[in-house]
Amino acid sequence: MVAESRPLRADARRNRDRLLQAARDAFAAEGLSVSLDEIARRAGVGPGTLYRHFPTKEALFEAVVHERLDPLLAEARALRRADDAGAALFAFVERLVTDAATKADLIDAIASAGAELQTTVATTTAGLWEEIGHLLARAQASGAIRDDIDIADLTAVLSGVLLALRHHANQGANPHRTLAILRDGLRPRPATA
Amino acid sequence: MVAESRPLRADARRNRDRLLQAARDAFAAEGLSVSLDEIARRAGVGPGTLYRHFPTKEALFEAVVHERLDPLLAEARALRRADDAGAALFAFVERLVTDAATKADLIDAIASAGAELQTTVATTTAGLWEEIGHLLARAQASGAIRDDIDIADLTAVLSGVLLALRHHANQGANPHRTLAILRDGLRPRPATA
Amino acid sequence: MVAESRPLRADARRNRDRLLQAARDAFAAEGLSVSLDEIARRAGVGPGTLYRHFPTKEALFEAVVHERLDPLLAEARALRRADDAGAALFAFVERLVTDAATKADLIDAIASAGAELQTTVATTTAGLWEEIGHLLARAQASGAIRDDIDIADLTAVLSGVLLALRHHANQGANPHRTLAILRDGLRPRPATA
Amino acid sequence: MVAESRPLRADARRNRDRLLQAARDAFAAEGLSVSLDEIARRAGVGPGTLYRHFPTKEALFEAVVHERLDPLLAEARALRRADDAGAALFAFVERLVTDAATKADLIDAIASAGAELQTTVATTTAGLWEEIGHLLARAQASGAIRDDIDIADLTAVLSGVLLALRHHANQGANPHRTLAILRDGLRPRPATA
DNA sequence: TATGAATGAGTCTTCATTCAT
DNA sequence: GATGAATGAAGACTCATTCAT
Repeated sequence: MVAESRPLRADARRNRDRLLQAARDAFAAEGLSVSLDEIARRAGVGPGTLYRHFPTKEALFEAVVHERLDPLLAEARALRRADDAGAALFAFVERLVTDAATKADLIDAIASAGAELQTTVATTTAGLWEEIGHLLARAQASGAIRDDIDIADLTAVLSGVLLALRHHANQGANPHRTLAILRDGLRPRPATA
Repeated sequence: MVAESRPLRADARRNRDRLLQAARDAFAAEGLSVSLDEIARRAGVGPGTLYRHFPTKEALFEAVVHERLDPLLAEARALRRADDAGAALFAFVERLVTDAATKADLIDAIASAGAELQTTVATTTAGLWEEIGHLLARAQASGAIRDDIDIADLTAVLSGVLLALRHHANQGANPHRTLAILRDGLRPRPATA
Repeated sequence: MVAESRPLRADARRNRDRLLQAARDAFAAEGLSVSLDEIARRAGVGPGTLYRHFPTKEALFEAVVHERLDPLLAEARALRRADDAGAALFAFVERLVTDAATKADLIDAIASAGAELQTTVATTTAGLWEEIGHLLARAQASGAIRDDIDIADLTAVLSGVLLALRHHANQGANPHRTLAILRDGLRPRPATA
Repeated sequence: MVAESRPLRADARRNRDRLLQAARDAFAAEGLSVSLDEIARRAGVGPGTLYRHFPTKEALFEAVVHERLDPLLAEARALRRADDAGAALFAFVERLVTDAATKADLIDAIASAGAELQTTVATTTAGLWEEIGHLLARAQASGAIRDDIDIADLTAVLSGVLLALRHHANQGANPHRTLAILRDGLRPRPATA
């Protein structure tokens, strides 16, 4: 999926990158409904070339998703061994939120993505949630995070917040304040509450 | 918008309801991309009938949105005069969350709704956010809600949580626990934290 | 076709007239492409009523054509017995031209009318041309009109001029001057020319 | 308009020509109401191919009109410098009439063209009428054409005659005789008349 | 291998005609 | 008789995918 059988000729590599870039922008801007012709046009190649690199629309979308998710996945894995489990979880959450605010792109396509193309994309995101699950478990074990929630709950709020930031960023929501709500909500509840 | 100029013939009323029902289900399941022909088919009528009741895809979508939002809007308005402002806000949030979990439908279409249709739908949702803004302001004034967030932030988390519940409900997320995160995150921070 | 089996109830008669009027206006303004629903709406009746009076779109169009052509046909017949055959022809031509300029309506629909509905309408207009043929023959016999043309030629120029006036009336063409060209062109050629 | 930016691939050129041909025939036979699918079918291509070459029905119609009008326009321009102004006008009129009789096609669509498409087509024909206006002015100045008519009048009769010939050609009208009527009608009236 | 033309199923919408009230 | 709702076959246009050059 990631490793190509051959190193690809230089021009082929360049076309592939251009296509990926164009697709990323286009999906981010218009959603899954952009036409492949449009993406090819933006990338400056013919539709046939697009097809050669990505045999279906879904394949292209998946490649874009991977490009976004793989680094995040690596980062989450690295944090598995962090000393302060609570800090690790918050760091990763912060990373996600920052990403969503900055790269502002198809995070939503990932999180929502109509019942259309799912299947493979779902598999991909599942891996991410799994990593987050690890971080959560460790953070809970260390007492940094409330005990009465599980991975499904965290996943829910988290993906929700990401989606929300994507949609509301330009409407005045401040990622850091939004994050603060999430952070405080995740803390263990004071005994007296 | 609710009151029709004339009471509609019995059969027309029935078809309109069927169409609305079919559209609600279809939009919820496949997103805005379902074809009108498909919706008509599911409703057991011809495409022409759909057209007679809703002359545009957007008109149909809007009708569905209204059906969902209007009751919520009314409820929010009623809460404006509640004695306990903090409780009022939480009550409404709970209402929204419950709705999203139960009726499990196009809440997401509302919150996300690709850059595609919008306009009128946007206007409709704007009204809802405005009401929530009122509730938030009063709750903050009463000291029940932290002061360092504004309506944009609340809107962001809230719509995020709704979206999330919609997508993750069948994956084990528990609305009440998710809600708990949000509730605790919104509380004023303890002086010592 | 003209005689109705029964005298029609008063309201039915009124609806029929309204429909005819609305159809005339609509055809004149938009051509054959106006929808029957639109015509019914303009006439202030339901489409079902339109259908009761005119079982097909073609039937409606035909009725409109008749209403226009029948009086002209009668006039042409009356002129058959005129003393001055040349004057009779010119008078009728003038009548046609004036009509086209004044009533400015579906003359063109009649004359052009894409290959669509024809058949019956053609039969109707044929009668008119036949009458004109009589007038031409008599006028030629009397020496008032050049001999080297036949009814087909006259029909051609005449219908052409009608169409033209319809289209160019509001663009500055003066019916009387246009008519003058036709009139002079029809005269016998001076021996010396 | 005639020169393409690039020479078009052989197969594309062939399809484009076939489409134009099919469209010309279809418009001539059925008028603007032929369906694009039908035209594509007749040309032996899919509707998508038609769309690639002519993105709108209007675009296709326009292309057809141009193909017919451009040569005529060129001819008219060439005649501007003719020595005998009267002869030049008659020559052009003859050319038009011959065209209408021989190529027997969408001249009428041009001249009549329901209130439907227009805009661009109108602009195109306007150019033709303008040229004819020049020829008329010069012919009148030279005394070959009666003074009491203007371009609007000529345009009217002329387009009318063209339309008429198109419709009546197969009904026995002889273009040359029809032309004779027009020619004699345009001559200056003898002083004694 | 890249290109861009061709394909054809599918989308939304329209409307003549039929039929329940 | 009138009404207006329902029908369903098109129509114009789009686009993912395939294929000739």
